[in-house]
Amino acid sequence: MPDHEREMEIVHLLRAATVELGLHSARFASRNGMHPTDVRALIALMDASRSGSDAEMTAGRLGALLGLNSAGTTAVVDRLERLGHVRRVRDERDRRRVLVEIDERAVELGWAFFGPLIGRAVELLEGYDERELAAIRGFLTGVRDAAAGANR
Amino acid sequence: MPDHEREMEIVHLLRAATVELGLHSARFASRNGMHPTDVRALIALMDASRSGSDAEMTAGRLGALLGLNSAGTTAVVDRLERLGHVRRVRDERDRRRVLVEIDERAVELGWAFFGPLIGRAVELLEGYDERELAAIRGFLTGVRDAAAGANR
DNA sequence: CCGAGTATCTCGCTGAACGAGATAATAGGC
DNA sequence: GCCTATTATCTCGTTCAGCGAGATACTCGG
Repeated sequence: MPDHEREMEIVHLLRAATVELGLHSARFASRNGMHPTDVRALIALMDASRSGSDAEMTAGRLGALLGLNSAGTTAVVDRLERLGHVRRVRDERDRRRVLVEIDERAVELGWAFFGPLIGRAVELLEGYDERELAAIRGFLTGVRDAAAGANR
Repeated sequence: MPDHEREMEIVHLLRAATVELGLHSARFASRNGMHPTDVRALIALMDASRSGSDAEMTAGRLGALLGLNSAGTTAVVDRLERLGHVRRVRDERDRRRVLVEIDERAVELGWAFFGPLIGRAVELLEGYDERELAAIRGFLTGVRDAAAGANR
């Protein structure tokens, strides 16, 4: 069995990076009177509207993404609505559904906090050539898929 | 301002990977009757004993690493002790302190669950040459430090 | 050997998330 | 066009992680 010292170092780096990113999110949460779950919800909403595929997010879909049951989902949306970060809008086509819309100021709040970190990451990436970027992309894609696929 | 589409794609990949890794940990937690915090505690204990620097972990140090106050720390150690994953050992040199030792079977449990994912990551990394590995290492290091340093 | 300091634990409380079930709206069979 | 099954969300009551305050146990310098 070869010794994987170099590879294991990177695996631990990845874990350390995820831990720090998690703590960074937690700082954003507590600094704005939110819970980690609320931040995850905001990020999910921003993702949905950016990737545009299905720009409108229902309460149910949001809850499923966060792994919450319906009661918990209601509570998250309540908290975010109370802080003015989202609005509940009845879907006129299917009036059973409630669309959750993110407020523009919540998006700005997020950018103000996470922007510098994202900017730093982009800056780092600009220092690499095509082949190096492909390696980073390939590794992250592989890890994401391995973690996502291992749920059986 | 250049358009950073390629770089932003990687930033989002990183975030997606961290989300999936977090969900993977959560699966380990709920499958073993633990809370996410308990898993973080076990990982912190394993890290400490692996990096060896200061192999013995006190209750207080563990709580600080997890960002818990003393009451919460006591509760985490209580839960892990009840499950048999850790032992409390009074430090004979300074009898105010309680050393938290991880049980060998908890380590095995962790390896059984996270081993395949780690193995897959190592496998991915084996497909890259020195320069590509350096790029991955450099990017992860930079992101970790940027996230850790941005707490002011 | 006493008082200040340090490490951990106990108690009572708040609030996130859960399970069960209520409410409201839609869709399809007849 | 109505009635039933289905879907989406919300309400109620409970559990339990984590917090603040303070109690307890131990150490160490003067």
